[in-house]
Amino acid sequence: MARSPSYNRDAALDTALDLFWKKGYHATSLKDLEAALAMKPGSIYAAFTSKEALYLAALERYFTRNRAALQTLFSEADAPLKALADHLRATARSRRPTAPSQACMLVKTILSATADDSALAQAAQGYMTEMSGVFATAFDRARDLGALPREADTARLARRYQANLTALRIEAESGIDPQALADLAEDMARDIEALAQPA
Amino acid sequence: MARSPSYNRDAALDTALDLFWKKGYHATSLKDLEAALAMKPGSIYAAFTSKEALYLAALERYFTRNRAALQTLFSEADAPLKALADHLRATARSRRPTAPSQACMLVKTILSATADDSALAQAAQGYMTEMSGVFATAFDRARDLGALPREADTARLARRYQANLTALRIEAESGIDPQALADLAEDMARDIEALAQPA
DNA sequence: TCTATTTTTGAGCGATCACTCAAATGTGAG
DNA sequence: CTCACATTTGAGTGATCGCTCAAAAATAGA
Repeated sequence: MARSPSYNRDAALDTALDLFWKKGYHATSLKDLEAALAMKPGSIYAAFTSKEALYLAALERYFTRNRAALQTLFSEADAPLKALADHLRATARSRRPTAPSQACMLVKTILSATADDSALAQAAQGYMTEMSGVFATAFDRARDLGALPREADTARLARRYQANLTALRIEAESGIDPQALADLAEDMARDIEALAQPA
Repeated sequence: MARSPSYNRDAALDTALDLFWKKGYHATSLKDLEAALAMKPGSIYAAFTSKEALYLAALERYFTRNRAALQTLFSEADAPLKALADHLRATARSRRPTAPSQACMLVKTILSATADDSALAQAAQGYMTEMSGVFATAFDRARDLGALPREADTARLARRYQANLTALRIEAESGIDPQALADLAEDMARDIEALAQPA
């Protein structure tokens, strides 16, 4: 006894995510979203409350997806350190031209948020901390498997790893020479692998 | 035989730089600039042509100032590697609350530029490359002084250094725990110092 | 002082911003 | 088929966007 929504919420969020990731919060207008989502303003507001709320929903989606992918990648690996190192190499190699941006959307959000959008920055910071936890868990596994010393500070290693990954993706975004990018990733990856102690 | 400008161009550019650095290009409005520069729109346009041109002028100022500071820092150091390492430590320690942002304005520019502002991204990318050259020169000096092997790839070391510095400043911007930030910088700094070979 | 030249002023341009809401439309239960 | 109710529509809100320009004000040489 009522009309059902004609749009697919997940698909709409995916589309909004792509647009926000590519253009950023301030440079993305409602007109842009209307065109991309094929929805009129009234429908967008009925479904997502506000531009800010839509951004937050898209950001959460981005985070959830990335965390799941990395958790799988690291939890299924026999050698966590190798998996961490290879993820850096793969990041440098990918260069997906279809992706909205090479840079991390969380980082883009933090760097472009102003005092008026502090909610966006806070959300992104929280997600960054959670991602750091994922890396820490991978280092924990490496330690439990004997690849790292018992006293290894895995949270600290995780922050270093996250810093490397962040920087790598920024370099990828700024049009660096592919070989230089690969070299950079290789340097970072070797540092991770050099932590390993014989089993 | 003519009226002379009532504003100080350098001071106005400094003010615009602070505002743009803090809020970013898209979130800074002409109204904001009018208030900060204490200039009416007509004067701003007479002096700086457009919002985009003003941003470019401010960005060049940012770059020129930073390059000069780092060139001095590294060229006057007896031990370039130590100077490079200490600069990372100092960056983590500073945390200047008055600064518009902890993050690098060049990086913020690259990450927030859209297809419409590609001129801004291009300029920032060029400046990043030049900064990398400054770091490479410092590594060159270290090599010439015998602190690095003759065959050291100083350009590659410079890119790694720049990546570290970029990531460090982003972490600083995202409100990380000060001790964790210091630890991160220390890890990076130690890696630089570990490159040194006995003289 | 007069005048040529430059700078400053600020109202206001058309466009676009995020957003609203009353009316139109579609739909499933009865 | 009817109708209660959810969804969609899109013209339109006031505010703000980047920017213009004719007029007013200020200055330095004649």
